[in-house]
Order: sequence, then structure tokens, then C-alpha cells
Amino acid sequence: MAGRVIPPPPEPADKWEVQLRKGCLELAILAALWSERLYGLEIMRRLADGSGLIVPEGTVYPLLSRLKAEGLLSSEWVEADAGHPRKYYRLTAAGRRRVVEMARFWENFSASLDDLLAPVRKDTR
Amino acid sequence: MAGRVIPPPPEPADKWEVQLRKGCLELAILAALWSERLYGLEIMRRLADGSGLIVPEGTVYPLLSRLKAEGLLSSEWVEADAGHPRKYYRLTAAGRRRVVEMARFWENFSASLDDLLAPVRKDTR
DNA sequence: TGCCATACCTTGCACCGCAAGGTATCATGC
DNA sequence: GCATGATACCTTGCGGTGCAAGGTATGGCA
Repeated sequence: MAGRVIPPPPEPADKWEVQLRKGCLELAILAALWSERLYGLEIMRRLADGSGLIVPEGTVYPLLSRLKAEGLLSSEWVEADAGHPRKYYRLTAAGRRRVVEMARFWENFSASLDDLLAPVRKDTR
Repeated sequence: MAGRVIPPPPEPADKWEVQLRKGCLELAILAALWSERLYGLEIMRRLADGSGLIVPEGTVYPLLSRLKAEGLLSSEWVEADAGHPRKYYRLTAAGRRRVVEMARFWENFSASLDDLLAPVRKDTR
């Protein structure tokens, strides 16, 4: 087919949602790894099923690499019974510390924004 | 002076905070304008005093321009009793609609992240 | 006349999400 | 065998954005 599907007109309305996720994704992924090791696609499924956070591969893999390079994650290849081998990621000690730190920051931050939104909520109910 | 102050080594640890604010800033500013018109520096003070959101000028002014260009804000110059005239911003009808929309999205999003963080919170208490 | 405070704006860099496109491995059907 | 599809990981390039730094204009004050 020659004509492309027309890259859906980048509605400026939903761009802010993309921005909102920046930074949060890092937290989300680290949090998902809190209690067990997971591999790439598994993380994506976790976030999608558990929290409705749809994160494409092109986002997850570079992010995982970066987090590993920063020493927050370690990885190990594991042969699967069938199919492609999987690269499992787990939190390092520094990673665990960071999650706790970020969780605290998130708590403050989201509380602040909630305060700012209080008047809006009040008027729209 | 010749030697610059050494641009403080961009600690990778606090970069994520910068990222987290992306998108949220737009929401924060629109929310601050929910009940009254404000001018640039006033908005910054609001966010800083009310929510600890330190937002530099280089961020606020371009953002305000963008929001105006998108039709979410309108502006008017007002002579001050003293000093430089002020440019007051107020929400347009589209802006009000957008805030409500964003507030709803924010509520879902932050709830999802809170869920993800539940195990972390449980272990660190 | 300088100087500071208030107020607004612009430039340039660095960062990051993500669509698109790519590679490797195995199972299955013909 | 050989194509096909599923699973899994990775890379490139573009566009959007925060923000440090630097700049302009106005009025008060010593």
C-alpha cells in the first residue's frame, strides 16, 4: 500500500498526557520491580494490566538500559523453556534506596497538586 | 570574571524530578488560574508558596505564551500603581474545560501510581 | 546619576517519550 | 526443509519541553 495511514493529527490536547508520564515512568518501572525480578515485556504487561499505563517498547527498553547504566538495576539473561531468552532486571541496593526516595517525593508532589486542584474539584461537583 | 561558577555537576539523581514536573506544570498553572486572574510572577509565587513548586521564569513565560496560543488563556495588560505594567492571564472557556479534563486524568493517573507504590510503602513503614 | 526591584521575554542546550523499523530464537504447519 | 508467526530485545530519529542565562523596560530612592 502506498498511502500511509496518516499519522493521526498530533492533537495538542493529549500531548500533556505524554509529558505527565515523563519521570513517572521511571518511578513506575522501579516500583514494579520492588518485590520481584521481571523482564522487559513482562514489565510492560504489569503496568498495562495493573495500572492502565500503556508504555510502548521504544520507551521501556531504553529506560531499562539507562537505569542499569545508573546502577539502579542489574540484569541477567535467563534461558526460557521456549522462545527467545529473557533479560531479567532486578533492583540493586542503590535502586531500592532510590525507589524509597522517589516514593516520598511523589507523595509530597501529588499532595501539592491535589491541593491546587481542590478549588476545581469543588466547583465541578 | 573569567572562571565560571562550574555548572553544578548535573546529578542524575535529581533529573527525574525535573521530568516528573513536565505536564504537571501545565496543569498546575491552569489550576492556579481557576478562580482569579494572575500575572506571571504572581503565578510563580502562588505555586512556590502554596505547593512548594519552584518554577523558574524561563519555564513560566514560554508556557503561558503557549497556553495562550492554544486558546486556553487570554491576557490583558494592566498598569500597576508603580513599576512595570503587568500582563494578567485568565482562563478562557476552552481553558476551563481543559482543566476539568486534566484534573480527571490526573486523578486516575495518580491513583494508578499510588497502587503501584503500595508494596513499597508497606515495606518501608 | 547610579542602582535596585519589579516585571516580562528569548535563546540554546539537554533530556526524554515513542513510532517505526530491525534482529534473533523457537514452534508450528505444509 | 521452509515459510510464518509469536516472543523478546534493541536502535534511530523526531518532536516537545524544562530551564539556566542573558536581555529589556519602568519606576523609586539615595
